[in-house]
Amino acid sequence: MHLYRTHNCGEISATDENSQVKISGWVHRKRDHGSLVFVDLRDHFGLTQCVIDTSDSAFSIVESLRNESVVTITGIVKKRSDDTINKNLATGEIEVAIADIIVQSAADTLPLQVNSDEDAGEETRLRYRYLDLRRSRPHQNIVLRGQIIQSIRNRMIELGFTEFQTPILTASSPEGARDFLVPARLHPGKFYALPQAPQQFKQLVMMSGFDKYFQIAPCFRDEDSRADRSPGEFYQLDLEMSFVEQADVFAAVEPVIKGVFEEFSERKIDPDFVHISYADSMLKYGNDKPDLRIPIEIGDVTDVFAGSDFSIFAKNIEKGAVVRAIPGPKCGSRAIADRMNSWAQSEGAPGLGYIIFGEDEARGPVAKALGQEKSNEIKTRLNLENGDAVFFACAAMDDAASLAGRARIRIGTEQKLIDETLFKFCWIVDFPMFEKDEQTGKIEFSHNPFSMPQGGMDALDTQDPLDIKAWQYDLVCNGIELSSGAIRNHLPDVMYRAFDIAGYGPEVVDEKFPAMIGAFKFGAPPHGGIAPGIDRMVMLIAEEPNIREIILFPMNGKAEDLMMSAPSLVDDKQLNELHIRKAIIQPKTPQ
RNA sequence: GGGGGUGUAGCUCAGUUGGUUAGAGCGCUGGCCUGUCACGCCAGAGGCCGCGGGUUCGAGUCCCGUCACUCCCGCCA
Repeated sequence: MHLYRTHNCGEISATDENSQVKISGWVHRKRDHGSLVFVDLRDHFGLTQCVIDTSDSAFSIVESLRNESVVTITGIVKKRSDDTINKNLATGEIEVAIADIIVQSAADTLPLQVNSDEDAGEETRLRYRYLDLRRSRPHQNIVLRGQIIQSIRNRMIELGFTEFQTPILTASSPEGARDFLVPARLHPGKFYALPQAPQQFKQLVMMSGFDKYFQIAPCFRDEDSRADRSPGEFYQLDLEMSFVEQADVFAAVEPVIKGVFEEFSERKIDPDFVHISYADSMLKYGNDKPDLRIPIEIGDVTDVFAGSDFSIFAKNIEKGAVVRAIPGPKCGSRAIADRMNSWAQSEGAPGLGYIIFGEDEARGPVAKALGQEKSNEIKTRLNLENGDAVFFACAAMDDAASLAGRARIRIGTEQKLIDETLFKFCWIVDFPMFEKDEQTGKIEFSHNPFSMPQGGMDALDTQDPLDIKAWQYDLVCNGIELSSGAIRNHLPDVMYRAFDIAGYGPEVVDEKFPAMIGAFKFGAPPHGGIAPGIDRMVMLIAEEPNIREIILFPMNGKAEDLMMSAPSLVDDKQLNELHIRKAIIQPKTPQ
């Protein structure tokens, strides 16, 4: 007989009746009846009830076991009597009568309860992640993640993509996120960087003559975390294709994403991946990652307020402000309007104007100043009905759009307008190629310096840089940015010119991007791609609100691994080898 | 870097207008119990109320500071 097991804890059934089995696992729970003890033994596969009474010599061992101890049990499979069958358990028709038990590893008193559905605090869960992961939901989430990645891999290979591995130690690149740096022992004073994404590598794969690239790629960015953004590292389904236009990339990616969501989620999936221009999205939804489950569209009503008797807005408009109107379906009550107003103030806005549409008139201070006629014009333009309200954000364009967007989400959430059983995808297209830094006034790449400008060289030469759009797109699902991609530039002249507009001379391009610019000069295929975030996909499918729930060993919000105690101090010897000396500025705690 | 929330037993949490000895469930220790499956019953141990300062006759509770965790803004081409 095998040293540890003949069966796992999820597979013994009534057909095994009277046979001798050996199973190993963790003591999930004990029910001690004095002269009779039940032990639920758990492993990765399931739960099996084992039973022993005082007539057996192993009884005292079983009685003294603490939860989560690891044991090996040998015994005979017994069919349970009809009145003791547990229908909630796959193995509920049988139990194992314990003949022998070996304690493989005894457990101390636990810092968190594995057999409970109740979450412990984050800090405890992360420090003892190996215990947390024994619990059903975290365990299932990680299994799901593995299955999703396998499905993605199969689908990509099916579509003719080849999987590549790109370097983890590479060169730091300007722009973008903060790099993680790795000192180069053999080159004093020089550093490798961990890749923020395999962006240049995947383009170079295309220039190396491979046609379709993909990778489940680790990406490293030294930026602060969020609920949907893990600190430090995350994974992308990175892909790139040669000789394609935007529509070809969409056509390749849509079925993969749709297929994976359909395969692993019970939720409905809207099959229509609508295309929304960046400009439209900013106007109608107030951001570039709209949650289309919220049935509210923002409108511009600057012209209605311009020169009106509502002087606060009218004066701001003269100074260049715009007014965005956010419909509030069935929000026509003073209480809701006041609540929205104080919410806006808590968000740092001066307030949120509103009009309430009653049975026969438009009410509220704004309506009073604006007059019934103009109020009704807004009502008509935004398709509002009696009992609805409309809220106003008046500010400089970007600020007004942002506040209106947040108000739209607030209304959608508060009024329970979001269908939680639905996934709604959309493509955001036509991103601007450049944008102006508000502080410095400098023109910068708005997304990715390697994107192809719409109109190519001609656009760069003839258009206002801020008017130029790029073949740049995002895939958004339920208000979460899943993916970013672009048709890339493959022409050296366009690269030099684009960087020139952003204030970088040709020498900068040659020095910082020698591989790219070099490859462009030796025959580069037109190409494009995209990189959906694996973690966010799993998060959506697992219906978890926090990205840590679907990461095996996540770091906390301050980018610390509490389980491994990373980051940590290192020996001076290590530092010396790396030609590194610490120069800590104002240490918070003396070390 | 900035703002909000939280911090009480090993874990999850309650704790009134400031008032005597800070509670519950789970877990832990001991006892009873032969058909439970979140077993039940009895008893017990376990607390720098995050930390420091202040107000007060008296602080878990009020004030100031600080630390930790968390959410958000900034940041994330």
